[in-house]
Amino acid sequence: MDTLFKNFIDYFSTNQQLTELTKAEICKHLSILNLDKKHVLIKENQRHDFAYFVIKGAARSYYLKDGVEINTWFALENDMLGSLQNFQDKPSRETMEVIENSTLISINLKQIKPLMFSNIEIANFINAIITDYALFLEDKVYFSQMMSSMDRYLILLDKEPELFQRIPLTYIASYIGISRETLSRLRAKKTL
Amino acid sequence: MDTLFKNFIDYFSTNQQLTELTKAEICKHLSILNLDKKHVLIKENQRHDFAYFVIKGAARSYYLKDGVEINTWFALENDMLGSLQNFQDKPSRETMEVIENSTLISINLKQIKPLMFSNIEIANFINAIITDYALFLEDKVYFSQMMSSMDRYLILLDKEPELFQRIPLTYIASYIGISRETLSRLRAKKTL
DNA sequence: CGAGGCCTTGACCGCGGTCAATGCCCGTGG
DNA sequence: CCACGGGCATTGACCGCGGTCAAGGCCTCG
Repeated sequence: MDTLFKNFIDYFSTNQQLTELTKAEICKHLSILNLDKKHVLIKENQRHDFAYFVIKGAARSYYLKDGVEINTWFALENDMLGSLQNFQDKPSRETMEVIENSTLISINLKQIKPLMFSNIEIANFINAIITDYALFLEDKVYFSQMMSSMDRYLILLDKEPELFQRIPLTYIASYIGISRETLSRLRAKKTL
Repeated sequence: MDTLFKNFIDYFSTNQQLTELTKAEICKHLSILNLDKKHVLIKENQRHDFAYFVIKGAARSYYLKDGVEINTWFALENDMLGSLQNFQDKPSRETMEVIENSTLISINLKQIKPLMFSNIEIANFINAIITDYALFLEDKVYFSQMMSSMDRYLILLDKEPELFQRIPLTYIASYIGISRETLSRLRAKKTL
């Protein structure tokens, strides 16, 4: 098995031991992609059969609000990127694109999904990914209501300092839920 | 099998056929509760082994922000109520309480969860519930960023008119993400 | 009849959005 | 090697949405 695939599989199988047979089965539906910055992976309002896992590089997910990009997620190394809507065979609400030259694993959802109903390990593997996502969304909702914009900035800075090295502040601002200008002012105020 | 249990099971098994054996297995970990208004089901910051499904009545989930209740979910008939954090064996961030005299199914998470790894139908049954929840959260995030407060009010009014008959506006306001007073003003403006 | 719960309305004000100008860094081409 | 342009961040001026505080109205229930 490709050692890169192994990383991905291990990452979402901390709650169960996968047999070699199952791992091999999953690998059949994975492949490696090398993509340049600005390559678009998933387009808004389109059905799409793949999700991705970042080996090296970075990607983002965003949608348009009145012509302005609102970023909803930045995937760095060992992060998943994909649309649950796509997994449900519905069109993605978001556009996803690579923002650094990157190496990704692509996961063929169309092929893997039916295996949930015949292979219990795969069912729980997928379940782990979805549960992870639900917990991420719960946090997102909670923090966006509970915290002031300054708090959200400071928490992100604390938990994901790498983002600030690699992602333009313009993108990060909309991720936190504020305008570019407001983020700039928060940063100025903080260092007083 | 109790016909009330059947409703619950059917509700989350539209994507697969469950054998009678599995249904019976699930039922072993369900029970019926009749509770009065104001009964607290789950307390903030506590571990808890149960999730709930509303047969008849209503319940809500909320947390405190600076001493003010922020409502995050209203469960009416055929809705789930519970904490994914609890399912992960962590303390719930939210308090959940019954707000009408209600009949609920309680689901013993501690007992059902391990079955995911031995019974594939149960794995997919639970997966359906979690996926449902993730999609709900996705919508919540999307609408809270994408829509103005007026839009959020109108959409909720359109999609869940029953809430407005059964839930105090004070609760609904924080669910939409605005103060009681602002909701009041939106309603006044709308009927001009 | 009085008290408490809930909703509404008014006055005030601060956070953060928009628009516009400026600064800074860096890559490209003359 | 320098000049120009584009991408990104910052700063200032302005203002509107929605939060807070406070008062008042209207049910319902004991």
